[in-house]
Amino acid sequence: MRIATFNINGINTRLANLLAWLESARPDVACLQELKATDAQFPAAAIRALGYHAVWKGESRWNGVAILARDGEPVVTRRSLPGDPGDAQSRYLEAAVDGVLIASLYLPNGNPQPGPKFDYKLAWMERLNAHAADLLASGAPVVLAGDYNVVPTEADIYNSRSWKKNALLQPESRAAFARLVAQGWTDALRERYPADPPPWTFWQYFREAWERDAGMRIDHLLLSPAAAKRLTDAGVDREVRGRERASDHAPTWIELD
DNA sequence: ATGTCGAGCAAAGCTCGA
Repeated sequence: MRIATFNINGINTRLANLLAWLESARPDVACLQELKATDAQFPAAAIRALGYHAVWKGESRWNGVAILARDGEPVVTRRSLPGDPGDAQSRYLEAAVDGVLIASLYLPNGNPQPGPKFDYKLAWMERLNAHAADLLASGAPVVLAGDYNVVPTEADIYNSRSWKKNALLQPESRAAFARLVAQGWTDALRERYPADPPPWTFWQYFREAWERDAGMRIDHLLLSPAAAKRLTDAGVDREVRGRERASDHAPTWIELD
């Protein structure tokens, strides 16, 4: 069972890229982030035509997450992250697919830092950690997949010199992510690629980052113990980042037995 | 400090978010 996560950065703007990748990679499940589309604008028919059922949570202009699955309609278990009923941003969707509980999450970017956006990021991470602990306690196979907007360690970026003040690298962001993993989650890409550097998942549009391979690892799949023991492979579909009108992220995936 | 990309608004270039 192949489960992928892909920050598409505008599902309608980059629909051709998404469809081409789905057709060639054929993941069983695809978690998408940054749809930048309302529920009504979601291209359900084009995705269905490729054989994928989908559930989604849109928003006008920003954010938006989805879960696609080949075997049947994902069974939605949550459409928002618990802990703040006033949070209207579409950043969390959770569903069961073939006995695996899967979350598609889009963690707040948090820039500029410091400021209210960074405060929101850290508060969101606390809510995620609380909910993740509940999921872990269930004993179920769980995959928390998405754009975490966190570079976990100095080994997860080409060079942090020009990124020191960025919210993705702050000690608070890294500490919250480390606390999450320490609950008992397996960082699948790190498990598969323990040597430095790991594969990058994101290359910013600025300053020819892709051409220079100036990337970082911010898209993660965290596995509960019941899922981790089934992990057989993981990787990044790096070539997708080099295509015309590409997202600034590449699809990142795991294979479960 | 800067840089790129794309959408919205509204009619062209600015603003926003990333």
